[in-house]
Amino acid sequence: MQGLRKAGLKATLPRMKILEALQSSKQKHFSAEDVYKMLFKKNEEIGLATIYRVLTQFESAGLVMRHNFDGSHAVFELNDDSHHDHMIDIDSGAVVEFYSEKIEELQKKIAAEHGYEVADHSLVLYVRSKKKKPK
Amino acid sequence: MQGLRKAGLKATLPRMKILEALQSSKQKHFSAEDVYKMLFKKNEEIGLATIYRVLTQFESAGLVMRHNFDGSHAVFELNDDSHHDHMIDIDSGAVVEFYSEKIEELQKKIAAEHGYEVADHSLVLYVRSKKKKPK
DNA sequence: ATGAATGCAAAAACTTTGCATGACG
DNA sequence: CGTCATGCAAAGTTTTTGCATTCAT
Repeated sequence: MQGLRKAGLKATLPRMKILEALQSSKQKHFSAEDVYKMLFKKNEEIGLATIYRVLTQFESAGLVMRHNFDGSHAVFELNDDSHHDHMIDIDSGAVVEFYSEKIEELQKKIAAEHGYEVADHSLVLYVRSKKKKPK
Repeated sequence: MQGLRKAGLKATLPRMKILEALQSSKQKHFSAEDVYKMLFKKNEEIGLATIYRVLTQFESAGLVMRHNFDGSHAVFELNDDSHHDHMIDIDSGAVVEFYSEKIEELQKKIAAEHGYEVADHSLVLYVRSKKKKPK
């Protein structure tokens, strides 16, 4: 509601519902369809096209971040202004967030060595639990 | 040709043409359509569906690696068995490869701290040249 | 000869867009 | 009230798939 105005977006019902859905869910990463279904269950039927449009606007406004973990579909996450990378459990699909100052530094250093500066980066670890599954 | 047999793939004309195209190009990263057009120019018209099928088989066989730099389409690169990550110049689209032992180590360490082991990872730096563009 | 590979066109999955209607400021 | 947002359906992209035909061994 206020976040929307601050972001320069008119406070419409769909936008408020979507933002609230993102904020109130225990989940942190959502595909457009996740959001759609989530709202659908609450009997807030918002067209999928609107979800896409709104999420894209939220992204431009810096309210959410878009990730492409697997290339087949985008996932969105609220932008809490604390940068972090992701670790995805390839068996369960669970997503763990992490942050490493050292890796960030190394990235800058390596880019600099090539005459570049880092504008953005994407780091995803595909991991497997170390605990052996009981046979 | 021999690489194909070793990979357990029948040496068909389309597969040979595609492999050769990948090997003989100065370019290192190709979308399926890049490969299609490349062959088309050489008057080797291979159906796009076949390109996709073959590249996927090559990936399974370990001959190529698939990347999803931007989420909108996949790119393939010959697998030279030397792991590296990528840096993409957001202005020119140029792709630079790099490798950092330290970053690799840190990734393993961080995963381990969460009870995981790294099965794979994807690191892409989106960079911008440090040289100021003359106004 | 025979099982696999190809080509084509159709389908699928995800996302964007055009346009008429409705809502916000 | 004028403008911008929404919904719906249609179109766009990229990738996959079914099926008849052709190819490799």
